[in-house]
Formats: sequence, structure tokens, C-alpha cells
Amino acid sequence: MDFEHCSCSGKSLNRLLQPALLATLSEKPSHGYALLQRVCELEFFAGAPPDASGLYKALKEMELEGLVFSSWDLSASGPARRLYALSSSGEACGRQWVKTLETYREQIDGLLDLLTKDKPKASTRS
Amino acid sequence: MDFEHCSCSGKSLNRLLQPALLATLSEKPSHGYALLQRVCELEFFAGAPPDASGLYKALKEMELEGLVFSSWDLSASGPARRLYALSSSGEACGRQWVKTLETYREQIDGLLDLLTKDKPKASTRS
DNA sequence: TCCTCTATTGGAATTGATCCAGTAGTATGT
DNA sequence: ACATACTACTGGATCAATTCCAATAGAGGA
Repeated sequence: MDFEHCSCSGKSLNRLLQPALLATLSEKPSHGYALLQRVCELEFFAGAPPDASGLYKALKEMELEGLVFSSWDLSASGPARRLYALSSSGEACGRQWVKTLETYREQIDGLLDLLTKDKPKASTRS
Repeated sequence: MDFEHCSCSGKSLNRLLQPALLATLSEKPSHGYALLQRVCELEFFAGAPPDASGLYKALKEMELEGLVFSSWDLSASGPARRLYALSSSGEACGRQWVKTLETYREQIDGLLDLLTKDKPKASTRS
């Protein structure tokens, strides 16, 4: 049985790009391309680097929502880069994400309990 | 600041309907409407009951993938109900989901570490 | 008869994500 | 001078998933 193309093999946890960006930006302001490389290093995206275009779109969307603000940075050589920084709203959003992710973890634990309840499967669940 | 419509308020953990259905069906075969009420009781979907149409579509999709099989049940009074039961492939899928959900939990923990790293926020993280 | 609850289905519209192509500046090698 | 590669961003088209909405239909009660 091959579940490579089934969601049970783990491709449904997208939409967490936003908190990853918020967390990365909370360290220091940065531009899209750098953020792309930065989040690629996170084990979170291991093997599944987010689409570059999608990352830029996410940043633009976040700016529309007031979570970040941007300005052109022409100081470095090379093409102009748009520098993104967290707004206070973005910081608040990050704090909300902490609560939400904790809820997610509980919900996942709940599902795991359901799924493993009547299937001991030779290992004692701690 | 109002994040009701922001993904940070927790509406992105959909796509976990499938493991919820697999877990519920592993208890006993059931039909769509009953499954709907059953998963509504799970704290997992608290306040956000999955769309009925979407649940039926998910079941149909799962049958196409061979995870469940169905038959009409005319024994009870009222409209005919389509009874779904897990196939062995569906059981295997559930086992795969266990691994995937454990990975999800680790990834969420990783994100939480990132988000809370430099923001102690008056509470010591255990 | 009319309403409500059970039970399922299908189409339309919306949203989100990905794919792909294009533009542009700089640096390096030949 | 020219080709190439890397940095950096953008926009359109497409594809998949989700939700919204309307319809059908049996059974039971007021």
C-alpha cells in the first residue's frame, strides 16, 4: 500500500508559513529572498521549501493586513530589495499564533489519542 | 487589534477531517450524517463543525482511494443511508496518520520555540 | 397539510497554493 | 563585448480544496 499521494503522508500543514515569517522577522527585519533562504533552513520546511512566489505573495498579503510594513532598500549592490519589518500588530499576531499553535497541538494530541486508542501496536504510548 | 479573520486565530487546521473520520470509523462502521454529529462532538471541531457537504465529499473521495467502502442501509426508517466501513487500506492509512501527526506536533513545537524564543512574556516556558 | 428532522447529492463560487515566465541589476569568466 | 549565474521581485494562469447554497426525499408530529 502506497500513501505517497495521500494527505496522511503529511502535506497538509501548509498555511503555517505566516507564523514562520512572523517569527523570523521578529529576529530582525529582512527581505523576501533572505526570508526564503532562512525558512528553508528550518527543519519545519525540510524537503519542502515553500514556493518563492507564494512567499512574496504572503508578505504582500501580510502588509495589506498591517502585520508588516516595507520599504525599498537600495543600499546593497544588486537589484533593489524590499525590506520587511514587523509592526506592533504583527507582534500581537505572533502572540496570537502562540495560543493557536498550542491549541493545534492539543487537537493533534486528541486525534492521536483517537487513532491509537484501540490499536496498541506493540508499543506502550507514554 | 482584532485577529478574528486572521489565520493566527486558528482556522487553518482543516484537512484533518480525514484522520478524524478514519479514527471514528475505526470504532464502528457508520454513515455520513452520524459521522457528522460524531465529529462535531470532538473538541477538535469545537465551534467549527465541518461543512456537511464537505464531509460527504471527503467520504466519497476516500472511497475512491480505497480507504473505505460503502453500502446502502435501508434497515432503519427514514431516508436511505450510506454505510461506510474502513478497509484494510484505511487502517493502514490511519497508522500512517499517526506518524504524520507526530511529525506535525514536532513541527508545531519547533515553530512555538521560534515564536517564544525572545519573548519571555512574563511566564517561564516549561 | 405543513413543518421539522434525518440523510445525501451536486453545482457554483470562493479561496489558497503552485507553476511558470518574465524583468532587472550585478558579478564573473572568456 | 557577451554569455552565464546569482540575487531579487512580480504577475498571470492554473489547479485543488473548501465552502456556500439549493435541491431531493422519507418519516413523524402538530
